[in-house]
Amino acid sequence: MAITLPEYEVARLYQNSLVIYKVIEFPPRKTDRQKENEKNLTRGQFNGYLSVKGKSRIKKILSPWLNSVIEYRKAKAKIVVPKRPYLTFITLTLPAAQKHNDCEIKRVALNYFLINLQRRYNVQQYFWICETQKNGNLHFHIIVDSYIKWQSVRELWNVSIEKLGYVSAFEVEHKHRNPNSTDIHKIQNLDSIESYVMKYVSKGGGERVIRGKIWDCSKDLKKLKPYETVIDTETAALINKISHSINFRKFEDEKITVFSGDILGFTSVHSREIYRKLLTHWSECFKEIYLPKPKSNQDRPPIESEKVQYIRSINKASPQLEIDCPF
DNA sequence: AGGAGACATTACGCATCGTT
DNA sequence: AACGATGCGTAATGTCTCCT
Repeated sequence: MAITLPEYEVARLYQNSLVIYKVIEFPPRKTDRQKENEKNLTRGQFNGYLSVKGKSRIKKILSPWLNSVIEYRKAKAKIVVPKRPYLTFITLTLPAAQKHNDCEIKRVALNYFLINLQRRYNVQQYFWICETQKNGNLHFHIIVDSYIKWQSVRELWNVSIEKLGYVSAFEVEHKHRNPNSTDIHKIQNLDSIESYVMKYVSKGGGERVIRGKIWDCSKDLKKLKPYETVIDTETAALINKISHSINFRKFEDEKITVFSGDILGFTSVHSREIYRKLLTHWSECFKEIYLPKPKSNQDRPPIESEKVQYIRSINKASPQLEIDCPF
């Protein structure tokens, strides 16, 4: 007599892709096979490049953050927050040949740079990722949520790297101390912020392995999760429409189905209800990171995905809150 | 083009000092 | 206040397997 285990399909919605996968709940039990597998674990050795999992994790974080800020700005600021975020994309380079190891660059220069972005320019949330240039130098892509003048960024970064002597090294060759070591621009009016950013994140190989962490971000961002929903009638209807549209590319194997294309735009036209839920999720993400934190010891509960809510509802039916306007 | 889970190591985030 | 320094806590990181 077979036991039926809770099994259901989940849809995850990004701005530019929709992922469908199956969730099977089973009791946590370590098989002998699993124990054997664990012998092969590398125990925290960094291999020097961005793994598939890392890339996936980055998308899970950046998608809700960037989209929530963009939607917030579009919505004429109904939510009152102390800081009105403004997305900025910064690139940092070393103006002379790298003489220190990667960890030292990050610990001394990048760390100083990030701390001072927060202190001087009211940066609250940030994300960074590093890669190597053709010349072997490490360089960084950073996203922050403040407007900062390019001169200020350059000045701050040059101070940061001079702690390791890179401005002086530059001066020897170029006879001045103001290297153009940074690039900065606003993130705006892009069809897909996700594609744009993930392009930087996953530009492939790199010239050499990188020591230490490849990427990181502010603490709050790590709490964010993309919108997920158990596939109900409504979601199934949307998926059906998407699968019949010529505007999406489809990838499918036995475990997963992925549709790539303008999911957000399509949903806004073909399923107002799911569109609303998606925006609501992003607005919750927004509040989570930009509303002042409660002072007391009681932490606010983490955002619950629909998946979690669904699992709860199996045990206990609970009324759903209707939110009037997400942003 | 997935997710979860196994987990030791340690790089990095950031709160909190101390100093000016 | 502003900023440098420090120390502690946290989570990123690798690979592999199963998907009851």
